[in-house]
Amino acid sequence: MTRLSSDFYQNEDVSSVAKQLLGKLLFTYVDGELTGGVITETEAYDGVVDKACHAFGGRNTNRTATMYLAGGVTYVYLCYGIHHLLNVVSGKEGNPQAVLIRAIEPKVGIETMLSRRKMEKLAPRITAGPGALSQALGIDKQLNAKHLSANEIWIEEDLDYKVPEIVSTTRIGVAYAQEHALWPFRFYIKGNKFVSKPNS
DNA sequence: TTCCCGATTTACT
DNA sequence: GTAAATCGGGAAA
Repeated sequence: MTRLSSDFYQNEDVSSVAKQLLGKLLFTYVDGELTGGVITETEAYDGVVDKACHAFGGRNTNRTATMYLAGGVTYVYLCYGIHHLLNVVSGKEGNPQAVLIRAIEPKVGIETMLSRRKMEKLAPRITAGPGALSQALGIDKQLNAKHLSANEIWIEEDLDYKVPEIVSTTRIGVAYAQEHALWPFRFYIKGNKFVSKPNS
């Protein structure tokens, strides 16, 4: 298995990184359970110039400091007081870009994911959506600012990798970002069932 | 310290 | 389709 190199993450074209992450394998090893799957949906957050990004305008606080690290670490934060959202920090140190992982297609540890999601049967909603995905993989703030080469969370090249057909569209839940909400920074694998909102 | 609100999900009407 | 859940970050005072 080949984990992605630090060079991959330090590309400063964040939408390119977001697209290239589609089809890669994301794994976590939490509470002694290995879980993982194929990344099917991502969104790019383009640092200080992006109104939808937490670091817009150079905002640098306890929470957002993680995004200023060199690419290749996680940025996990709590949203709506309930859901943990997983991002992959990208770009060079000091440039707060990140890619939100919005959905995966489960491959490994499906029983564990079903149990964590309190589901009996596999269905797309198990990991289609950033909050759902984090719950299935056991991701919470404990996994913030972890290197993606760590033994708790990492991303690999897929052995059966095929270049996916990619759909680009607007991001979800960022209406407050005004005109930047129109940027085509959301990407997903066309036709995949494990995508949070195929139409939009 | 106060107040407002969110990169969502789920359960209802 | 609409609303509730739920808490910590960020801005203002």
